[in-house]
Amino acid sequence: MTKIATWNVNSLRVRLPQVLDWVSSYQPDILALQETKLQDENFPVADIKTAGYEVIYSGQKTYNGVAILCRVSAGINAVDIVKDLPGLEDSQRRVLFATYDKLRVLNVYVPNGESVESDKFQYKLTWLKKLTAYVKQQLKLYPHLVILGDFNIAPEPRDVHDPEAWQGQVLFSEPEHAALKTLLETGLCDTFRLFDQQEKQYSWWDYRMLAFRRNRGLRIDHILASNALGGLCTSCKIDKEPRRRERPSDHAPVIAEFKL
DNA sequence: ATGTCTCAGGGACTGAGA
Repeated sequence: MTKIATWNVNSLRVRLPQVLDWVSSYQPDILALQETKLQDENFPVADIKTAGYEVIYSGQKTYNGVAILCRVSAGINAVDIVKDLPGLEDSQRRVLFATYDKLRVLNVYVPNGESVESDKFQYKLTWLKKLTAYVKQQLKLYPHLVILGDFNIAPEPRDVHDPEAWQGQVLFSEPEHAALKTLLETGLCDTFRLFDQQEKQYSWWDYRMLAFRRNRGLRIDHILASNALGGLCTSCKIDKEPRRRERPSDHAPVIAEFKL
C-alpha cells in the first residue's frame, strides 16, 4: 500500500512542527508540499531527514515554493527532476516533478489568479495550458502518473460551500472549469470522486470570518491520477485534523492510497 | 464587517499575496 499526500502549508518555516507531527502519525510514502516560502539554502533538510524522509525542493524568497518528501524506508530515489514548467518563462517556483520507481509525481502550486479581472488570472490560464501540454506528453511516458497539489480551482458546485455566491468568482469560474476539464481529458481522474464521500468536504478555508468553524470552504487541493493509476486507488480523504490545531495552515492535507 | 496570516523592509507599521 502506498500513501500519497498533498498539503499547502503556507510557510514551512512556521508549519514545520505541524508537518513533522503529521508525517509521524500518517507516515505517507510521498508528501507534496506547496507554499513553503523558503529559499533553498534555508530548507530544513536535516529536520526532515531526522523524521525519516528524503526531500527535494524548489523555493524562492517570500512566495510560492514546492517540495516532495519520500519516506526513506521506501528505499526509492527521486530521478528525472524538473523544476520549471516546459514552455513557460517563469521565475515563480510552482512546480516540482520527479519519478519514484515507476511512479511519476507532478507537484503543482497553480497560480491563485487573484480575481477574474486581474492580469494574474490570465497568467493562471496560460500556466494551466502549459501544464496540460506537459501532462499530455508525460502520460505517454508514464502509465502511473499522479499530479497533485493546490490547483486553486473548485471543480463542481458540491466542492463549494456557497456555489451561488462563488459562481464566476476566481477559484470557481467558467474559464477555470474549462481549463481543469481540458487537463482531466488528457486522461486523468480526480481520485477524491472515485469514492463515496460525505457532503461538504473542503480542503481550504479562509482564515477570516470564522470560515473553518462554519465550514465555509472550498475543495481546491487535488490528487489526480492517470487512468491506470486511478484503477489502483483504494481511498482518497481530506484530513481536517491539522486545520483544527494551533497555528494551522489555511489548507488541510489530502491523502490517497494506492495498491502499489 | 475583507473580521487572518505570512513575509519583507527596516526598525513601527505598512503593503502584497493569498
